[in-house]
Amino acid sequence: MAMDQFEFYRSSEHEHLQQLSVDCVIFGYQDQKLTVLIPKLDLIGDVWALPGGFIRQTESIDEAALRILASRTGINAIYLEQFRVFGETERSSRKLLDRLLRLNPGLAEQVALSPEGYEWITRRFVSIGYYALVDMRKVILKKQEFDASIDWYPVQELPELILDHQEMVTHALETLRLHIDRQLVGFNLLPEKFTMRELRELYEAVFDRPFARNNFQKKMLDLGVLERLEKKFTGAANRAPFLYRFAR
Amino acid sequence: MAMDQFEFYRSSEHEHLQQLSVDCVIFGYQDQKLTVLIPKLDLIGDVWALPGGFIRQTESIDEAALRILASRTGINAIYLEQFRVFGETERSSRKLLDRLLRLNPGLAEQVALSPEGYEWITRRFVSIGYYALVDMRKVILKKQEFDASIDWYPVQELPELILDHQEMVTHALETLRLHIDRQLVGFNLLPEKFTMRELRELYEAVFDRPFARNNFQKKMLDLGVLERLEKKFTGAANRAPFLYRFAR
DNA sequence: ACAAAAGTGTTTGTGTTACACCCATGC
DNA sequence: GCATGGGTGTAACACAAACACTTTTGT
Repeated sequence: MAMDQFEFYRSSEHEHLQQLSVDCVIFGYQDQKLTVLIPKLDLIGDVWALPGGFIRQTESIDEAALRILASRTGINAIYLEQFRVFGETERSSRKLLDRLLRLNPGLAEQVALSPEGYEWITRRFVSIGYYALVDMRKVILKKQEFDASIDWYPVQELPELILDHQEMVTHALETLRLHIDRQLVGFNLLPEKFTMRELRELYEAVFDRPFARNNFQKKMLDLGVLERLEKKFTGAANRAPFLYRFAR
Repeated sequence: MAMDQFEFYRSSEHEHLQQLSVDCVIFGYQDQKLTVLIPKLDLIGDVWALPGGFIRQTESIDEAALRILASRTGINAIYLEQFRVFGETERSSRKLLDRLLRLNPGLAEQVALSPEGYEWITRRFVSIGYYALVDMRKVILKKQEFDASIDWYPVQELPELILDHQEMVTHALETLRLHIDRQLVGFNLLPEKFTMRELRELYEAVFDRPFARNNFQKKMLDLGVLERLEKKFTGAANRAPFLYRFAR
């Protein structure tokens, strides 16, 4: 988020809402692990921050979140939902920016940071938290202008995030756990066709606990939203599992 | 909310966050009905709006919501929780204000509305929705400067609200229904001591459906948070019910 | 004694958990 | 045949709904 503010400052000051931002917790799933997409800033100081940005005067907050998501992942149609607003008075990037300016001489010139820009950027910000579920295989990661890298991190092994971003991830995960059963939203994390085992392992990753194989299958099938397809022959020395798809 | 914006404009422009507001759905309970506190503006045009306001630079969003709540009800310690952000691009009071200025000649002078103030006030606003649960008996209703009245309306019989405030009430009620069981938050709507019947009737009002008397009692007592007190003798020709209190 | 409403117990059904068993597959 | 993992069935249990009955209170 912090560096996106630079980007913003260079655009028209009134193109966006002021002191209001959007931060996205983008969940992926791979190798039986729930992951979060986190860019690292191209600066000395090891700064990791959730993908975030500002809200244009001409777009709704949902559209802003979608745009931010698409700008990093190339994906547009996706499961995306707000989960909480973070509005403590101390939510400001002033300390962070001061540290970065100290560690990175020439940074102010590099980003054309004027005194007004400094004031603008270091004000208190209220941030709307969104979380998204994406199929990692469909994502084309795009570094933004100030990104050194952008990578998936297991949700239990995140780097040290700025401000209250760690708290945002925790809240997003809580909300995901509450909502995943309601509409079976988890399928957004999986490829179109998947086995029951893959679905179960996803749940185990999300809830960080095991589920009984047979009971899980019964529960999922009883929901009546899964469509059984052909079998998947992997060449392994065991019975071939069915593939499933979510029925609309 | 609309007239609070006037109030704001007359104060320092930078005392509050811009284009960001808080709107409160304040629930009460009386005569077996769930009610919502709604002020009516002292203007020609029949304008009802949820109690709302702005966020001072020096207070958190939660504190802002508490302040707004206290300013109308005199209550400070209360159950209060954000439930959703409303951020469509059309969220602006321009049409509403234009209509009010047409219907109320002299209004602009009355509120000292300058052209800059008009611009400021009719911009798009993002609003954070909070809902509160209060014991109506402890509330001392306070009209604000531009209130013609402030009253409790049954949630099913609300007057026509401005902008998307009706949608806010609907969302708040949904969230209340989801949360009332989690922590038994409903007790905020009742007096300190209450009978099982009163608790049940509250639930029936919130969910707009009947609950079986015996099963409801069993479920509530099994939660282990109710403390049974003395009996309540009403003088009615029937067995006296126990009074209960929520145990910390 | 009676009506009204509170309190409590019993049965039924449903869903969850735990355990067991059979089936398909490739070596 | 056998190891491996998938599919299904059943008993035990907990929870919720439906039904029934008893107790208290004032007239």
